[in-house]
Amino acid sequence: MSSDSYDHKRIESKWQARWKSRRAGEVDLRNSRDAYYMLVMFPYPSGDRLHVGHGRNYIMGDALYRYLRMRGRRPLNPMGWDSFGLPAENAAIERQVHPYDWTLGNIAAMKEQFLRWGILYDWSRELSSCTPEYYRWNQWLFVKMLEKELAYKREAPVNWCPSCQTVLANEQVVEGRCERCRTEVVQKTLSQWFLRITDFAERLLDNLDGLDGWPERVKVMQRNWIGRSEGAELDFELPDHGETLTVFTTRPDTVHGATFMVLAPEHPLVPRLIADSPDRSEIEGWVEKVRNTPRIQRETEERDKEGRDTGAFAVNPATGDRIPIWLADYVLPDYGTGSIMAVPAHDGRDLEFARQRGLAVRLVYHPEDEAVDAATMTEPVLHRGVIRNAPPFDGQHDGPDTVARFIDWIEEQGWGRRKVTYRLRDWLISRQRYWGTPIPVVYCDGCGIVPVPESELPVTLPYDVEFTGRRGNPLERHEGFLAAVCSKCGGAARRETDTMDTFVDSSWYFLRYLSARDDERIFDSKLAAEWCPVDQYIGGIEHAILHLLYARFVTLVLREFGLIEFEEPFTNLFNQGMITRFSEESGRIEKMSKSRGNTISPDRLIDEMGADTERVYTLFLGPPDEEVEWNQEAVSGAYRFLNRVWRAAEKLAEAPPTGPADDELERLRHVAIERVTRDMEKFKFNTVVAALMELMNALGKALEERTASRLTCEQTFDTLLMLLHPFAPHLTEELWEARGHPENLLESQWPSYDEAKLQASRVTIVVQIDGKLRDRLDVAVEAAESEVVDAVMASPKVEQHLEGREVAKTILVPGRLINLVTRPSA
RNA sequence: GCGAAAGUGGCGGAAUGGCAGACGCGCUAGACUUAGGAUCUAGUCCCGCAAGGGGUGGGGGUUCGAGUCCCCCCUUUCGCACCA
Repeated sequence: MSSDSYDHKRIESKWQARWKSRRAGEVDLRNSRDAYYMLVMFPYPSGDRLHVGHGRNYIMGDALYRYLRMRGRRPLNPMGWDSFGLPAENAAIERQVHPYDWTLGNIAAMKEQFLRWGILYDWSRELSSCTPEYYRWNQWLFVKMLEKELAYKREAPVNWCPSCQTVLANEQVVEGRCERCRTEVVQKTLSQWFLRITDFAERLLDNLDGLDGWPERVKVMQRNWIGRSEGAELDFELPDHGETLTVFTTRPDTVHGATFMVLAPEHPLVPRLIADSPDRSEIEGWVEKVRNTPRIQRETEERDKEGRDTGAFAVNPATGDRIPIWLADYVLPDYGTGSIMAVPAHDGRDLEFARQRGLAVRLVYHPEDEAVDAATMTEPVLHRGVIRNAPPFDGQHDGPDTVARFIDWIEEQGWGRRKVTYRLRDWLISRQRYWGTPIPVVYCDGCGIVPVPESELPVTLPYDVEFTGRRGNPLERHEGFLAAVCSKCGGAARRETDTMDTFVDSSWYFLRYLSARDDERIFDSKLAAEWCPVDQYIGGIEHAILHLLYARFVTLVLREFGLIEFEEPFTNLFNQGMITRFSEESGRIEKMSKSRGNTISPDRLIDEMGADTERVYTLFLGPPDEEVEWNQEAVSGAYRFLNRVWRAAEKLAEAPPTGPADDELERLRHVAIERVTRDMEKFKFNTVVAALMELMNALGKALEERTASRLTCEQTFDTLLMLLHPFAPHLTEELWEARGHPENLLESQWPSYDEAKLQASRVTIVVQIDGKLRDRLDVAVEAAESEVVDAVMASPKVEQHLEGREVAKTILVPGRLINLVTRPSA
């Protein structure tokens, strides 16, 4: 860049060194007056080179932080590292680097990056989830939950690579094959640990209504995920087996149309039902195949419904008919009861299956306007119709009311009961991997599963393990780790080798920041009461469901434990949009990422134009909550703006203007304060930058033309520096200091504006005739209505357009416009 | 299929129901320069010489007045998706 540009390198390193040495972001939590807890989602130190797209939420967070400080708050803005995770273990396997060392190196690099961006955090409470000081409290939490039966162990399927002999995460399964060795992945059943989030389904759902500070779309996604369905459980007798088959349905009012039953192949009753079937071995083979199909494949692929006839029968309680029992893979084992009554006439999936197998179709609802024949229909009747063939309800119409009365009636008949079902499933936290929090239990031959007592926590992860990428979890081959003592009987025991899902780490970290160095307890309840819930959380939309739901769940659990009193962890949530860029590889606009080769390195950008330029441009390039495209050429606009600010300072010092007091510049100063303050509160950073550019343009003009007074220009410039500080902290601090102010900008008071000064003394009134713009008039702001009307009537343009017409009505919006509504002259 | 959000210049995008296109990029012309990828000035929605007319995905409506509110349609993006 040109030597005419300001020396951003010198300025930025100077201020970064000062902030570091003065630990500028630290907060004394004991003084909680005006407590404001803001939180930017802690990052996973992945080892990828950071690019400008990563900076967006941290830069936004820092702008907000600096703004809040200048508004007189003492915001807490901590940062830490979500440092357990799969990439570390992959790096260990591929590059023979220990995950711990690899992670530590990445953290150091990222921390350096935050410094270079000029971002202030309270590093005195930095935490890293892969340290025993942190994960010991994951273990503590787990043991507590085990005590309260909120944690339990059961069989559950996992993705299994037969060649690597290891469990795969969903993201390691690519097109049904192992990401590393391309072997076809199968489903395998292992005994695994779960947390009972389903106990809280209703609270998690109901509380969403009170989260006014959350984006609607996140709440919608969580509602869908929890998936509440109201309906009934119905009992179907199996007379030949002396059993009762219970199904869940949201449409119990269609029970008369249930012409067959379908069970998930995994349903526990299946072996008994097929025991006498001539096709028994074939069916067993098929069930086994379905069982081994990875769940992702079964759920995501568009495929024909596969099924088998068990040869067994159930009795429809409403009709008394014997109806066949089928197995099909479109019925899922872990939703509802894992079995359904099939009503092909009123359900698309059931109809499709019935048509393929030639099963009976029986209509309950008949559309009034069109004749539908059960024997030939190809589309289910889903809309409202008249009920027939359902005796006490004959002639009625469908609707929530009818369904509710139908359920009452069903209960009277003793066929079933009202029931609410959730789609949400318990949280599977077991991971058959090394790099995570060890689950603190031991297996004792005599005592069974025994939790590790609190006094023996943490169960630390051994450092000396071998990474081969084959044959499962390295912890299983570490004798020193495996050998344990049962705390109940004192006998030899074997330690659990599963580690926890990393979402456990992030589900409560916001509480740990408050007590980051406390080795007596998970966190201090008193501090939590004063600082929580988090006032403002900033993070990407990718966490809309899992992380944010788990954090809400754990908050409810901690409340049950009596450690906190609030139910919801995050009062306000802001989702920043991603930064995208055109990718040469795909020819499309995509999220920035290393693999797509469309990244921009912040290092080079900072070298060339400075961190302040990157910050200003990042916040200027579009609405903060929307996805925006990085335009490398447009960055120079931000750079030019900052250079203009620099030159304005030079001009002000070297050749101050000597004009008269300039009311208009003073007015624009107040307008800028008002606009910037209002938009900061709404996170509209892009329009804040625009407002600052406008103020700079006005000031630049005054300085150039030497029209304003020195005092007005200096006041305007100081205001500009204050308003710009959250965006360009280095440059503004430097110029503020050069202007001779003793306090740093960061410690200064945000400027206030005078309502009375926002109004110009003369305003342009827009003159409309019948809603169309015809003229503009310059009038004094305090002009009376009659004066304005007189002035309008005197306008030649108005006269011209009023020819042959007369004014029927006049609408005057003071200070803005006048609209003359006309009609033909009499 | 269900649910949600959004469609504005060459581009990113502004606009408490009140001058559409702020601000920035790009572009055009000029000034200063040995030079310009620096800086400054002016211009830049479309048609038209002008007066004027048209214009915020399409169609309707409410209103003195609609990018903004309501209804229908189209398109795009996102989320969920065999959830009984």
